[in-house]
Amino acid sequence: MAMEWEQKTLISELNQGKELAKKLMNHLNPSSSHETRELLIEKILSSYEKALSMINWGACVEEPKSAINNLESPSSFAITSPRSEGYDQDSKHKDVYKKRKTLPRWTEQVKVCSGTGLEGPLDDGYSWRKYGQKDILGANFPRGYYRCTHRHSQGCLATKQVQRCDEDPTIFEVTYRGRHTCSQASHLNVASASVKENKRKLQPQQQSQEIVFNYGGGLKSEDMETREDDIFPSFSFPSTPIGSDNADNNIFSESIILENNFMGSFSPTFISPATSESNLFSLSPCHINSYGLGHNVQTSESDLTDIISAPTSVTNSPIGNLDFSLDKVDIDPNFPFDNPEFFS
DNA sequence: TAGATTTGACCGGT
DNA sequence: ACCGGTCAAATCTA
Repeated sequence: MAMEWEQKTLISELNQGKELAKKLMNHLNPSSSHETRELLIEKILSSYEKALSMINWGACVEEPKSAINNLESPSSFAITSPRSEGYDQDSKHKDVYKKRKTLPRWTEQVKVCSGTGLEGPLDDGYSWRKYGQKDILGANFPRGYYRCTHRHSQGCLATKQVQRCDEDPTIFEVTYRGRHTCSQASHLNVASASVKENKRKLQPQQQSQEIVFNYGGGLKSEDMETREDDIFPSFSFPSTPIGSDNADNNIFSESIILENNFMGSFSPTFISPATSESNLFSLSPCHINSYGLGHNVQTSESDLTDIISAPTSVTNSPIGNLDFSLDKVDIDPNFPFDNPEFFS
């Protein structure tokens, strides 16, 4: 069975990460070279990235099931704001829109540093199709509505709303709803294609983008109850950095990787206990290292316990933040990786 | 010409 | 009635 194979691979990756971490520990003495340590860190990250991406794909596949489960459980059927999202004319539509109601929602703020001529949020690596725009009461700028390009071909229900901030027009607040269930095999291609696309539209030197990610902060209280279904957006780790073959695009491409890391690679398993006051953090792609991870992660305190400090866990990597001993943690081959509850 | 965007109409919740 | 979200016909674009 494919699932079993994935579990084995996953466990193998995690164990490999563990072994590499042990090695790294042995190299923490001054006599070891910095290069060796960096290499080990790189390998560890790679291992965890692979494992996480596997988990994410699994979670992605699980989504429809868990959404249905939510429907079956009245108590957990406290929805995100119940809006009209379709017609009740036939049951097929009903199901679709009921499901959509249970979709997770999170907000991200994207800051365009010096983007003159930037007329919208930059690509997050997925292909979106705009289906509407609305003037919102009290907002100076209209809100754009996007859905996954593969909605009809693959039934992907992921949508996003893009709202330019009143106070700072260089900041776009992007509210994502639903994870991608489509297999954007062209995900990377799309990303690089969109980079090219933007490059055509924009002046390359102006492609600077700061991402302020707000996972959960944008969730309204009623959304919190759907968090149990709030796994992660689908994501596949690129084996090589996007656009690495194109020096011109490095900054921009890395910002995409960065964002993807946010969107897809964190797991509550590795959530840093660090909490944040604003539950916001910002990164500038200008400070992304060769792993596509930010260095200048800013986190602050918060008393919201279930706010996820995603980038902390990713960017600081589990290595620095592991609050448990690797030696004590053994991965149980019987661990129910296929149980969505674990990831809630 | 196919796919994306625009935009006014429409729908359901409040 | 108002508002946010979505639909879908018209239009644009590569």
